[in-house]
Amino acid sequence: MTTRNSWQSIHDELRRRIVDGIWQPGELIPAEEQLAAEFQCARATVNRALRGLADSGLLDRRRRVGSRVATEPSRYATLKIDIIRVEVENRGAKYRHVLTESARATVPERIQYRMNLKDDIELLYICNLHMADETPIIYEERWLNPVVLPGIFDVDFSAISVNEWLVRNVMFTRGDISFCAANLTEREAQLFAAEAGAAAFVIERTTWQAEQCITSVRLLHEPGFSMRVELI
Amino acid sequence: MTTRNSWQSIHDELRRRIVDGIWQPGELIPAEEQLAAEFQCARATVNRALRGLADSGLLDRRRRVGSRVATEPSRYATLKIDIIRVEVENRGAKYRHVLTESARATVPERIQYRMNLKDDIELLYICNLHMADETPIIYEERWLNPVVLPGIFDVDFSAISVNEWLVRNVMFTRGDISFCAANLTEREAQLFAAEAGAAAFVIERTTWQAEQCITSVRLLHEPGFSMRVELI
DNA sequence: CCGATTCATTTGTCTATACATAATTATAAT
DNA sequence: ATTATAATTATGTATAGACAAATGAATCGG
Repeated sequence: MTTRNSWQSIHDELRRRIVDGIWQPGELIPAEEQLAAEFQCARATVNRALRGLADSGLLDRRRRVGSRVATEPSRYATLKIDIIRVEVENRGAKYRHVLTESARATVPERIQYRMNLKDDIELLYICNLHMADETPIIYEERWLNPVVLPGIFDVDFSAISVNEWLVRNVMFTRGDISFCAANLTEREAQLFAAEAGAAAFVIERTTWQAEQCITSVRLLHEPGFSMRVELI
Repeated sequence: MTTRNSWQSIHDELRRRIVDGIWQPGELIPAEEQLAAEFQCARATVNRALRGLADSGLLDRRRRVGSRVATEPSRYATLKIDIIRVEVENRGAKYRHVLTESARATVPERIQYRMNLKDDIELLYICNLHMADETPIIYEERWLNPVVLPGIFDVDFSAISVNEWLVRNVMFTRGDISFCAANLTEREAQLFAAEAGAAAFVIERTTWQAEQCITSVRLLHEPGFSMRVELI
């Protein structure tokens, strides 16, 4: 008898029973009370373990009903959004970025809609080319809202990357990411020394502070780039 | 004084203090005891709230030291991997899939490497075209390992989609996903009634049970497709 | 037979207390 | 001065007991 009645060990044991098929999908597992009796621990401890399993999508729990093994287990992939510099340095390459554009500009309609801007205010438009070991890997096109970012026009973004400055200076309350693919334009292709029309992986990210949009960015990755994520 | 001493409300209030900059990045916030006194609740309740904030990357917590506001808050995007049918039906469209290929075959070297297969065993190779309201949205190319999936050769995959069958019949212990972009081949373009060379969003997923690979799949999305995820 | 009401059951959460664990700080030993 | 040891302290977790909330099942009225 191990008698390690920790919520971790209970979590692992119950998880084992599910993945080994001892408890089939759709099946109702014993109630918290019963499990607490089996593992000789308090109900709260079992609750902690079951909550973990429910969080990872292995169980569906309902009051008065019980916990059943998920029939359609949702799988979640959690991707960590790092600063590009950190990402590059983590894989042992030398990071450098080049500021290719920096200007006040009125936004195109598509961006205005995405950022939910009412007036025709001027935003800061910034483009950067990010490089790993002098090879261009990401072309960044970004719109910044000076209303939420006072003093943004005075920052020297050739020294610090915009993303890094933002992460250190403002905290966003919500945001969304889109992933898609795009054919490189003639001009974009030149940046990567690639063929026009080549398929490139694109991330579009928009972040908000309360109801105000902070920034919207389009990250165009080098053709052939692949983003890998571990599944839980 | 609100006196709503639920872990949720405490979580939200503390989160507010962080995003509003009342507690600056790097700053040590009051200890659990003190917060419990402030909110007039048990320490366990504060602990629950703080744990949530730490999980979402807003706090760094260390024993004997305390909880400090994260200086480089990692942003995590959690994406839910649904069965394609569910995804389609959730956005109110009619789902249908067509089995375009189903054969025993030896794997190409690239796939053999990815699935970590030692011998030249025959796998089941299956291709499906998934449609929403009769419009092709995803072309699925899949390799299945009969060693881990006994009886796989006898399943009628025109009735049930492979993904759905898998999700209901085997549980995987780990997996990985890659996102990338690809130019459509002539043949692929025909499936989507698109131009050859158009950029398409691609998801490649490989799943494992212990050390054995269950399946590896390539999901080629229609040109123009965009996958949207809420940021935490 | 149908709808409204009550009851019972299971999970969700809170409390107070206790001890475990990690890690810094203070103290003692060499 | 340096190293080993002990004290301190904040978080991590376990427990028993209590009540809240959700909801399936039983009951009752018509």
